[in-house]
Amino acid sequence: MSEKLTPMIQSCVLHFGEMGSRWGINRTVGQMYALLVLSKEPLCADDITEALGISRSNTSMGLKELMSWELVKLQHRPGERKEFYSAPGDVWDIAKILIEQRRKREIDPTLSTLRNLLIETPANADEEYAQERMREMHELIEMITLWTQEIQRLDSANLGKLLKLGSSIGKVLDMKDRLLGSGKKETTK
Amino acid sequence: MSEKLTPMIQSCVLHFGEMGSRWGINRTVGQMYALLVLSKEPLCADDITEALGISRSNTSMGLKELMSWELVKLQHRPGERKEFYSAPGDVWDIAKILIEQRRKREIDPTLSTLRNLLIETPANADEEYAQERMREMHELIEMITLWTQEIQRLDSANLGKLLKLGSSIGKVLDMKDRLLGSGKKETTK
DNA sequence: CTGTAATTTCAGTAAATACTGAAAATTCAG
DNA sequence: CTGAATTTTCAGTATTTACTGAAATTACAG
Repeated sequence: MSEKLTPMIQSCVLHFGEMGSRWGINRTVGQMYALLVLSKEPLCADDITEALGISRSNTSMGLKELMSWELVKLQHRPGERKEFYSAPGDVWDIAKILIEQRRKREIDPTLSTLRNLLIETPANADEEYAQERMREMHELIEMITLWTQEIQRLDSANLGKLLKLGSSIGKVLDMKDRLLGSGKKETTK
Repeated sequence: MSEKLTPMIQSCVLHFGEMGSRWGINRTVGQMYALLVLSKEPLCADDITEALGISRSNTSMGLKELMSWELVKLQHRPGERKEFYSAPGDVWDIAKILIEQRRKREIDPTLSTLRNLLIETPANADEEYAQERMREMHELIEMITLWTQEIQRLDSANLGKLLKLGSSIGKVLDMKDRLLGSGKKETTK
């Protein structure tokens, strides 16, 4: 991290690099992305290389990674060979891409693995128990995925509306419960 | 991974080790946890050591890690020195712990970092733009955190009820919209 | 208490991951 | 087309992360 970044932007870039690394994303790639998100104008590979003080080839690999996640868009300027990169202008769009990509890469394969194990016939009591846990996992993950997909349908504007409702989700769930659900006890603690 | 695991359980353990490593959790620790979750009876460190074919000290460190995440409970048997470990019996409880821990460890510090950067006075147009993006990030993360906290209040039984509703969350949100929201357009796409 | 069974610690090492520089490949302005 | 600008690749290296074995510590049955 050598050149040109103001302390404010540098702090943010460093923090998200750190966060990335805790969530299984290469630290430098995390920094690159933070930089792109915080930058109004698209950046070229050299901009990033210089801003983060890394090698040009590292930048190239990181950008490739970000492209494979579809987190970054490529742009050309007329009459210039150089390529410029930019992040979506809306953070909710970014979140949606992240969720979607992780679903494709990790969640779906996990569900598939679990399903394959669940169709096997348990060889003994241990496997029977294990399968029961796997069934619960599968169910939970599938449910969370469904929820997530519903929520992802929201656009940024409507998300904002929900935001303003603050923590009234509990009420919404209660409402749903009363209108659709069976007559069980409480829905929110 | 040497001894005693049936192919079915081994597949699952390996898969979750892999998943762990993609989400920033040590592969071996992931395997250890899968093993504990799939096991009806509590396991002692030697059981894990043997099942995964790792060193006793590695097991000790992994267990320490799992304890620090509060994902695992320690038990003693009367008249025995040995310590036994078990995972919560309900996968939703596990998910809640994971969410809560990641919030404490990563989300809260991120929100705090963002807030600190947001109270600074931007030094130029670039910083002004960057701050705007940070504001959006903060808002989004905070909102997701709030939602998550609400949903976490659900107990397993009520979660199950929601599950049965399947993907009708869209309807629920629409309902909320009609009942609480302003008269804007659509809520779900 | 004491001895031993068990756990933890940690320095050293192994393995995995990330990064670099140089060379090859690509792209497009001229 | 051509060649200079730019990007990509990749073998080698550096860094980080994970793991081990041996020694130290702890805990408790007797």
